Amino acid sequence: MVAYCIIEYPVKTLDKAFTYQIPSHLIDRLKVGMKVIVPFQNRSVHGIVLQITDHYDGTYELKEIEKIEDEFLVLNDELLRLGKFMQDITLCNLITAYQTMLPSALKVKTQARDYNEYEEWILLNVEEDIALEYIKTHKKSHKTEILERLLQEKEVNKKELNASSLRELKKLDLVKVEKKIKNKKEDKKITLDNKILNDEQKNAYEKIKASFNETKTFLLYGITGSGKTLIYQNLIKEVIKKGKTALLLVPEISLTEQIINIFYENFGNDVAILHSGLSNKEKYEEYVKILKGEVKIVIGTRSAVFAPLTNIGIIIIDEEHSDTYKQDNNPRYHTRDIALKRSEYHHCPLVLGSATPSLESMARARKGVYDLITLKHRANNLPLPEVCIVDMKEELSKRNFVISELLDEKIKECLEKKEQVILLLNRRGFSTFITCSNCGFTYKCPHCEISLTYHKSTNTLRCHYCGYTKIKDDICPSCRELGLNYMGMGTEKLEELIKEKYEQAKIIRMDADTTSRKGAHDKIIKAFKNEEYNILIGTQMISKGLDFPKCTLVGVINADTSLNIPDFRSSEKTFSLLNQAAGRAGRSSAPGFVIIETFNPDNETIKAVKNHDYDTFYKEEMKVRKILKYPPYYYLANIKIGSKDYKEAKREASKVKSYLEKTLDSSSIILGPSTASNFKRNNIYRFSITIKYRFDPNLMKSLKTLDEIYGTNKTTFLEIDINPLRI
DNA sequence: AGGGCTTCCCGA
DNA sequence: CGGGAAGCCCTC
Repeated sequence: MVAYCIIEYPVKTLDKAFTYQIPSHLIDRLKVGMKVIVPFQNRSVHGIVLQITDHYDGTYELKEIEKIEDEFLVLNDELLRLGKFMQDITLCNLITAYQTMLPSALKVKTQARDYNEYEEWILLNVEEDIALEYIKTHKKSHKTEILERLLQEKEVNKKELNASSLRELKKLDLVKVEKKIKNKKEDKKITLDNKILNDEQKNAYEKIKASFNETKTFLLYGITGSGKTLIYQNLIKEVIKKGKTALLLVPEISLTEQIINIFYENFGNDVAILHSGLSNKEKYEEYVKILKGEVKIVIGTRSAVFAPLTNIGIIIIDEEHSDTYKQDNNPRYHTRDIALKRSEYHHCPLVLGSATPSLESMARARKGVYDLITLKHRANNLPLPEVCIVDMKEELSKRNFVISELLDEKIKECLEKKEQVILLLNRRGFSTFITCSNCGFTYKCPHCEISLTYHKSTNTLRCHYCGYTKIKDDICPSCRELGLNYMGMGTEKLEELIKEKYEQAKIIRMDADTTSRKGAHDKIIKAFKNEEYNILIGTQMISKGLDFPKCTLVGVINADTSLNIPDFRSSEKTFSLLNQAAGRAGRSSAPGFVIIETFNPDNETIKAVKNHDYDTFYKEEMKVRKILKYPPYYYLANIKIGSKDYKEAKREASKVKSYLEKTLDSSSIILGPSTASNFKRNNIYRFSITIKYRFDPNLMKSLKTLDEIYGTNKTTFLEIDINPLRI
């Protein structure tokens, strides 16, 4: 018997099956999909068995498989095929696909940090009768009470017990301490009090339920607060009742604690959680639990889409528009594509939920590819917050550069009423674009309609899509003033300013800098929820899924920052960001108020946010996408070519372009090569070529060839991103 | 990937 | 001619 194995090195030249002899003592145990250790040249490497056959007629002198590395981790037939599928659609190495699907990568080189919080539990250290004896022979005290509790409950959290008595009991060796991972179920919040579905929710639920045994994709489009989670919950309950399993995907685990708690509470030990914050060991344990069929529900982030559930009855992707669903390094897969494939395999529905669906999904829904289900009302019947747009051009003349008159007034009002304020300033700022500080003008590429990026060294403005270049003007072409400036105002600066302006207010900031430590997220959110602070300042990370009942005012500072990011999706991102941020205000009894400060008060996207009008936004944005041939009208593929040598990079990029011109269908459009958005990083010059296509039978073949050619090139690298989120 | 093997280049 | 660096090539 021989086994075809793929080995651990993610290199193009090695990304194929190698044949090994199966030693007789392994013949019964070895299965396809298992992790094994095989000799390779003069060392031992990890591998995965792809196929087992009983004859070998090749010419190689076969070596024997050394051993089975793991009896549990077996990729089943579905997952083996899924890996090949991923290889086909992303052009990654097959081994890379399998490595991302398995919990601990094949190489166990890096040990992940342990992010768990631990707590101490007290257990009896002696037989029960000895403890009883002690209670009988001693008069009633804290100590005997502790022992009695332990006899009943077996283990008790240390926090609940008297510390000094405990110390004495420990000295007597009657009890012992055990460290345990802090159980997340403990700090759960109250679940939704209204568990009955309203008419809209019920309608959605029934529609999806009717397709339980079909491969069908639903777009569940429901405004913020329409209660999508409750629908998920009921659907999953039903699926489990039928003896099947469920997969629920969420954008970021840290911000979705509410969902997790709800599911823990309802389904307890049937739930497994998978996300990157787990240690390798934990991930492995959760994975094995799923493999063994010990859990019925898996909740997790992007990579959880590969959870080894069998007999899946429903797959749900919550906040389907979130860009965290696309992996931005190899393999560059989109969770949606993988989920769809799995729903086909399991003949089960796929539910995409969002308040601001991606244009791709909405377009498919409108075309009838997906089933569209709309939720128009908030579950608690609260009105949507009032949104007010402030024209910052006018404010500038009043010398208000950051905080407008209206926002100032409202903040003060809020502070007086002891209500909370969220200020959103989305500035992560690596894209340096030029704005006129006088009139708000920004440069756009005449061909691509995206913001031009400023290159200081050459004093030019460039489009990193098509390569269009122009020299920066001295005066603003719109208002003829000397106002052209690189606009820079980050959350840190804003915090300073707010602290000065509202001395009595307690202020906390949440952005990439203040949350780099694990758990910092949670801490800030909890502190704000507990009303330890009055004002929360943050980047986009404060807009998602958080629920602060006491927050009645949301202010968006310089809404243009995200609008001007040089990306064809900037409008879509802005709409979803602002819409979500607006949804943070007035979530409980008090009505919410939202102020958006902008230099472009007439911008259609911003107006649509004001009116809570996704449909108009969708219509307008689709027009733009159609004219400029962007998704969903065209698909995109992006190629990055890089080298330490500028000339070589440039030369190779042109070569790639002419190869594409020769091989691609004439209907495809090839843009570039242009300098990539991060043109020079780590001393590597990067060029970018973008392909817009609708249907091109040659595309994948051409890209694959390019990938193979450059796979062996040591000085020039080439990366392919199919359906990129950003280019 | 990475180790062995060939080739290349320079000093003696 | 020798030794060390650089490139090449192969891996079941």
